Amino acid sequence: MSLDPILERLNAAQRAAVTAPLGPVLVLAGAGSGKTRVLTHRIAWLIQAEGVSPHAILAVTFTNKAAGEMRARVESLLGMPPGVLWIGTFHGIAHRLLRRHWHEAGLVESFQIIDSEDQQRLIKKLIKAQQLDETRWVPREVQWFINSNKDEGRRSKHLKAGNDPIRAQMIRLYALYEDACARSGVVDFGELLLRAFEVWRDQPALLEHYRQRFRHVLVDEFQDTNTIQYAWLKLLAGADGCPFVVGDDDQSVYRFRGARVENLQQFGRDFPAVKLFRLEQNYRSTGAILAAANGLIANNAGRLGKTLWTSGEQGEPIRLYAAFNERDEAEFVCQRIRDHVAHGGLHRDVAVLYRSNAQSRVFEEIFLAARMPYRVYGGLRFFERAEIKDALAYLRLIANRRDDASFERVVNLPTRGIGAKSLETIRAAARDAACPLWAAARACLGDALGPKASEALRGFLELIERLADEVKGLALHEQVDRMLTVSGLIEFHKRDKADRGEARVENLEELVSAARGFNADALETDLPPLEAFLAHVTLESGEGQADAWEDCVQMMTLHTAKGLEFPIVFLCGMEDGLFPHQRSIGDLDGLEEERRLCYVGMTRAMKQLYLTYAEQRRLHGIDSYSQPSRFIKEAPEELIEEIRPRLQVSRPVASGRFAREPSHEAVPVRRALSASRSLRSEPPPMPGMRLGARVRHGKFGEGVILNLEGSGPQARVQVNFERQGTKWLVMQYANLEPL
DNA sequence: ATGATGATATTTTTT
DNA sequence: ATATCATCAT
Repeated sequence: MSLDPILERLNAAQRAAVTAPLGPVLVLAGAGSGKTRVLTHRIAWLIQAEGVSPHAILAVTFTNKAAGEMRARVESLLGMPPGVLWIGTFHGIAHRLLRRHWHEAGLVESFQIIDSEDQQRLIKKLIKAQQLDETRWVPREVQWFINSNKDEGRRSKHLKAGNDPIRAQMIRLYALYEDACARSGVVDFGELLLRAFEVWRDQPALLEHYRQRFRHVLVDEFQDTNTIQYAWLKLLAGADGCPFVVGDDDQSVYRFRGARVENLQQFGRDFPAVKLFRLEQNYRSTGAILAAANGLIANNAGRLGKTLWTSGEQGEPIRLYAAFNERDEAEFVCQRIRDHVAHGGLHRDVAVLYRSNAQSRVFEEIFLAARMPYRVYGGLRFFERAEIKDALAYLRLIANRRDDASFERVVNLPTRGIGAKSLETIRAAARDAACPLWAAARACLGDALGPKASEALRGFLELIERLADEVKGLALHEQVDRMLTVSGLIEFHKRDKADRGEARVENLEELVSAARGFNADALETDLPPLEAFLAHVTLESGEGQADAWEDCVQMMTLHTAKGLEFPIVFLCGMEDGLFPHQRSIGDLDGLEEERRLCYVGMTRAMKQLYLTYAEQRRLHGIDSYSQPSRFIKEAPEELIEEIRPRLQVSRPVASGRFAREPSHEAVPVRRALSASRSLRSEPPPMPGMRLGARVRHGKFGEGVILNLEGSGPQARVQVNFERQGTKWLVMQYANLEPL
C-alpha cells in the first residue's frame, strides 16, 4: 500500500508527528502550522500504516464544527467514510456513552439534556423556593459555582463549607439542584462530562472495555481541556493507551470557562513516555505578521516555548490607525475595505475582529450606511430562540412528563389562565409530595385549585396527553408540526403584531424542516426519534451556516475567530481597558490571557493586518478616553506603520513610536478637515495638561485628564480621580500638578 | 395579563 | 446608551 498520499504533503516536523511510534504523543502546534492536518493525517496513518482498526480510534474536539471538519477531512484522506470511527465533541461522546450506559450511570433511560439557559431558570426557581433573597443569591453566580465545581469533578457532597455561611448556602443549593435534576430526569452540559467520568471511574469492567476498544484517543485544542475532561481522557488512556494530543499554550483563551493550559505540562508528567513534537513553521501569515505576533507573545511568562517562522514573504508592515473615536475607526475600516474591493478583492477576505460583542454595533451602523455587506457571527443561535425553546418544551413534555422546567415554561403558554398563584399551588404540592409538577398538577385538579384554574389546567394536561397519544407513530416532522398546531403556538405568534410574530412563525416552520432533515441513526442509540431529536438539538444548537458563503465582511469577537483565517484582518478597539479588558488588567494571569487573545487575533491574518484604536470612545453612554493598548507597544516597533500623521495634541503617550514623523501616507481630505480634528487641535491650556495625562490635585489626589474645554486660565478640565471619581475643575483654581 | 416604570449591569462562549 | 428584568399598576 502506498503511503504517499498521507505523507507527501507534510513537512518534516508534521511527518515526524504523524508517523510517531505508538505511544503517548504531544504536539505543540503553533497558529497556522497545520494542527488539524497533523491530526487527520495521524488518523489516516494509524489506519493505513499501523493497521489500526477505525473501531479503535476516538477523536475528540470541542465544537461540532471542528468535529465535522475533521470527519470530512479524514474521509477525503481515506477516500471513504471513516465508518465506525468515533469523532465528536467531548459532550457528544459523553452523551453517547451515557445513552448506552444510562443504567450504570444512575440515570433514567429517557434523560434529557438541558442547556445553560434552562439550567439558570431551574436554579432561579430553586433559589425562590428557598425564599432566599435573589439579590444576594444571584442565579448566575450560583450557576457558576455549580458548573465550576462540576468542571473540577466535585459534587456537592465533596464540598466543605468550613466557617463560611455563604459557601454553606451555595453548597446546599448545589445539592438541591442535583436533586432537582435527578427528579426531572435532566442532565446539564457539565453533568454529561462528570457522569461520563464517574461511570468509568466506578465501573472498572466498563472502563476496561472502553480501554480495550479505544486504544487511540486523539484530542484537538488540548489547551482548552478542563479538569474533568482531562481526567476522563487519562482514565481512558490508562497506563498503556496511546493518547495523541495537539495543542498550543499560546492560544489558550478559555480560562474563564475552566480550561487549564497546565494540562499540557501535566500531560508530560502523567505520560512520561511522551514524545514531544513542535510545529513551528507557519503557512498562513506573512513574515511581518508572524514577527509582530511573536514579539507580542514573548511578553508572556512560563510559555512552553515556540517561535513561529515562515519561508514566505515578509509582506507588508502591520498598519496602525489611531482614530478620533469609534465612528472614525469604523469609517476607516470601511474605507479600507472599499479600497480592497475596488482593487478586485472580496468582502469575505476581510475580518473585523473585536474584543467584545458590543463593539460590532458601530461597525454595523457604518457598514449599513455604506451598503457594505457584512455578517456578524455570534449571538443567538437557532435553537436558543425563545419560540423554538417553547416548542421544544412541548416536545420534551410529550417525551417526558417529569420535565419540570418544560412544564413551567409552557403550562401557561399560550396563556390559558394558569397564573402565578395556581402555579405556586402546584409547586407547593410538588414539594410536599416530592413529585414532579406534572403529577402534582393532577393531584391539585378540583382540589387545591379553584374550578376555573382546574378547568384550565385540565385542558393543558389533556392537551399534552392527547398530543403524546396522537403523535405516536407519526414521522418526526409531523409530530412537530402537529404539536405546533394543536398547542396553539403557531396561532399565538400569528396573533402577535406583525414583525416579530411573523419571524417567529417562520422559525417554527424552520423547526419542522429541521425535524424533517434529522437523521436519528446518527446517534447510534435505540432512542425513539423524538428523544433523539431533542438530544441532538440541545447538543448542537445550530450554527448560523445559512449565508456563510455570501460575500460578506466577517465580523466576530476574537474568541470566535480562533481557528479561522482571513487574508485581511482588522483588530479593532486596541485600547487599554477595552483590550486588554479592564477586568483583566489587574491580574497577571488575566493579562496574559488577553495577550494570548491578541496573539490569536494577529495570527488570523494571512496578508494584511491592521490595528486600530479610538482615542475617544462612547462606552455605556459616556465618553471615555483611553491609552492605546499596551499590546501595540509590545510588538516590534519597526514592523508597524502608522497611517495617520498625528498631531501633537491628542497623543496620550509620548512614546517613541507615537512621536515620530508623520508617515507619508496620504490623509483623506475629509478626515483632515473633520470637526473632531479641529476641536482637538487647540493648544493645551497649560503645559502638561493634555488628554490622558496624569495630574495631582491638592485635595482629590491623583487622576487622569478626561476632557479639556476652553483655553488659558479659564479653561476647564475634567479629571477622573482615583479616589473621588470624575470632576470638572477650573484650571485657574485647581492648581493641578502634572505628573 | 399586559404594559409602564425603574433598577442594574455591561468580556470572552461551547456544549 | 441600552438591554434585561422585576415590580407594580392598570
